[in-house]
Amino acid sequence: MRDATHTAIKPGTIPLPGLLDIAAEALLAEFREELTESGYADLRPTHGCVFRFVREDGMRLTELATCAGITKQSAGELVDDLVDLSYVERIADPDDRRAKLICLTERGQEAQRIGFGIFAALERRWAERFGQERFDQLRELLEEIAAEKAPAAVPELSQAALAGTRGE
Amino acid sequence: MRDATHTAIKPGTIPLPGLLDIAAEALLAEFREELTESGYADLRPTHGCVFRFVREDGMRLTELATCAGITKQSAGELVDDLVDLSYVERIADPDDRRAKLICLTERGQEAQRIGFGIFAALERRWAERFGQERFDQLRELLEEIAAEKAPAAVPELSQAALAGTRGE
DNA sequence: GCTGCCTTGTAAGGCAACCTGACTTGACGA
DNA sequence: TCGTCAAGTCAGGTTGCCTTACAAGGCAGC
Repeated sequence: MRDATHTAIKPGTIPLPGLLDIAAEALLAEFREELTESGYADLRPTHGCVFRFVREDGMRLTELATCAGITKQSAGELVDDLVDLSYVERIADPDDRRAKLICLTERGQEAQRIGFGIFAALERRWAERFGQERFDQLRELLEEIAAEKAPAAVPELSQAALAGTRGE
Repeated sequence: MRDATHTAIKPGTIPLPGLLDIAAEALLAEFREELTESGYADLRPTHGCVFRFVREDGMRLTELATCAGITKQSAGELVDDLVDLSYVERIADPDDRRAKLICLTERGQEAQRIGFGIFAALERRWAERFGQERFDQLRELLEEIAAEKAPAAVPELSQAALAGTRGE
């Protein structure tokens, strides 16, 4: 009935990227909902790029773009948004008059803290629901994959690569 | 040093949706590359919606859109594309003159077979690299999540829900 | 201390992949 | 046979990116 010449995937099996997307979308939907409830309805998912990577002492646009894996222009647009919403501000870089340091405002720091908190709580809930051990293994495997496939997105790795000498 | 009022996530921890995205993108990039090498460079990732869900005996646009979780209009555009590229055709539905059945052409069937084959091979490679058992657990957990969070995208579930009576 | 090149960031415009709203056409029950 | 509802199409908008082109400031070599 079915011509399985080279097929090794069961019909009805969802390709892995699809499964990953479903999980990511479900998580993100719950995250957004809670973020909105916490009073940050004006933040969109893409703004996460900034909150995820910006350091406490500020970060240049170029570095931010590299970490996030997007162009400087795209990163600049996100920052423009967040400046308008008063989550971040551009401060002149004392070391280089071309550059500006992107820093979180008070409001931005609070949003960041709350956002990370929501993610943490969300993961705990999912871990309870689907099994703590399985969930930990999931995260571990995904982190391994990320380290191999997108090192720039992993703070520890990218900082080590960029700064080199920062002896912890 | 760090104000951990409510923070429970280690600083430096990538939020789970980000990790899932990285894995999905990496997989998809490898998939596209191999698909291109196989001579299907004109297929874009979104076209996958159609190949993934369309049944051998054809499927209406509305149902396709529901499975894929997109609007009829978007689905229609994808189908238009694939018709232009001769991967699918619209056949008048004998049961309803408003409707058309979306069917794969010969070329479309071959592309589907090859595409699924590439996914299967890809997963085998990743499983070898990251550990077969861990990988199986990953897939199992993700399937469980998908069944709960996006039942329409799971062929078995969505067909059961829609057709109800289709014995087997 | 000027010249040429390299970086930092911005401006402008384009594109893919979605969406909403407003239809047309045909099905179908009262 | 009429009103309502479902199938699909048309037009236009939004989001989140991208590329190309550029101005302004750093910086090495002469």
